[in-house]
Amino acid sequence: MVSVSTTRETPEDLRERGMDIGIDLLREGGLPAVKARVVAVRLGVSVGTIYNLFGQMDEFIYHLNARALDGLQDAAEQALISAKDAPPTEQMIALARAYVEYVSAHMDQWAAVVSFGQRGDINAPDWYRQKERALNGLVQSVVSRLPGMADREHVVLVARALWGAVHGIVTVSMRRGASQQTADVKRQVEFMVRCVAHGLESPYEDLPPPEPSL
Amino acid sequence: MVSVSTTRETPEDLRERGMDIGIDLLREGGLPAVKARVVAVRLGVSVGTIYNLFGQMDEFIYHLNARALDGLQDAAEQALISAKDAPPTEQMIALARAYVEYVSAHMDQWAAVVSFGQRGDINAPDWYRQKERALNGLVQSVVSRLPGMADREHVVLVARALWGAVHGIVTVSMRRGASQQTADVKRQVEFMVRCVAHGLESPYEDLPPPEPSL
DNA sequence: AGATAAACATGAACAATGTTCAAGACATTT
DNA sequence: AAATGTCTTGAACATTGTTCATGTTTATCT
Repeated sequence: MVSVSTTRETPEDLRERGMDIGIDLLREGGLPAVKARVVAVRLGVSVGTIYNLFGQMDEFIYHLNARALDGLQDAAEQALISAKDAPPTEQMIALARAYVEYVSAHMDQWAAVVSFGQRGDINAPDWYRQKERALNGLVQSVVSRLPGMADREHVVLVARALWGAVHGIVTVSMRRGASQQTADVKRQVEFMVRCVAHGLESPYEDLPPPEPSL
Repeated sequence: MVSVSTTRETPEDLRERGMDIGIDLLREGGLPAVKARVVAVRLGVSVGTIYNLFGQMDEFIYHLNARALDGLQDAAEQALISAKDAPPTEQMIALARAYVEYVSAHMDQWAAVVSFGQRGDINAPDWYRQKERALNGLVQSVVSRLPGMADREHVVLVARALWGAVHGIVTVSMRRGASQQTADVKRQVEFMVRCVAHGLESPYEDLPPPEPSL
């Protein structure tokens, strides 16, 4: 070819640009738009190279999703730093708010994260699970400061419930497409978190906190 | 051929058996296992016939998912009938419990419902949306009896939040595969619902119920 | 009964997509 | 310059959704 002695782009740079392209594709058409050949063309490279760079397509997607997880992790940590002197409940709310804001601002990416997490056919690689656990840990660290958190089991269960609830509210509202609904969602999430926090700090006789069954 | 004058199976029966097969496939390998050719073979019929019977494959999946929605609707209605004399909060909890039980007992089918609902690329047919709305309506009818439900807007928002939260807790816990966790999940869900119900009936100054933003 | 029409079934063929791999191009070292 | 290892290429394969011209069955009419 021509190739005027311009040193070939390093695989690392290719990977980086490839992932940028992947994110673009997610934005343009969601998960089904992320195709090996399309990424190859946009990257100015052949199909095979995509597989050299990323292995299976699944792995490529996991790399894209990892970016979303990283972004959320950053946003969450920032929120916690800003709220580090607030009472635990407010920290929890700051965390939830960060979640809603981040997801609203990156809906397409988050939809991919959720969709792929849902697929039972392929299991996530360990380095990816690790990132999920990091997020989970962040939630647990806040939950552990809430009132009435006796042992670690409680923390795990309450963290899972809160995370699930926030996640669910956001997911359900996301299917309505509207992005200016963010305010509504934030209000719903905040309300729910406050309710649960309040329920934890004043355990009525008819309101037993969830205990592990075994 | 042989075909000893045994009248050909009617399309309706074929459709019915086809859907049974589809559900089997969901159980065996989730959504990716539901393939036109596999259904055709098991149905003792050619590929083309599948398309005669069900149109696009998407539609076939929606029919399968509709069965799950119908089942959940039935279970929910049953639960509400059994709890029709209980206070609203208990009705809400009965509803949530029915959700958890049904989903736990039909995880593979429910995973398909969730996955497909998540896909933004194809939108559900109207008759399917209708079923979703029916379920939503059931939730709203219970929520509307909770304390502090001023106008319809409130009901819609609170219903969405509660449904989302329950859905989220179940979804997040479902990825852990374990089915004997059902007890834990039920406890978490019940706790959350009680917290929210309690938060609604005693609105503190720092606990404003979610109001529509516009 | 025989002819005609409507409904249905068939399966070969097409298109899109993930994936592989033998052959070649490039860079670096000797 | 030769050798060697690394990366790229693109043709080819496998799978799967989808279509459609053709044949077969069933129902209807005369």
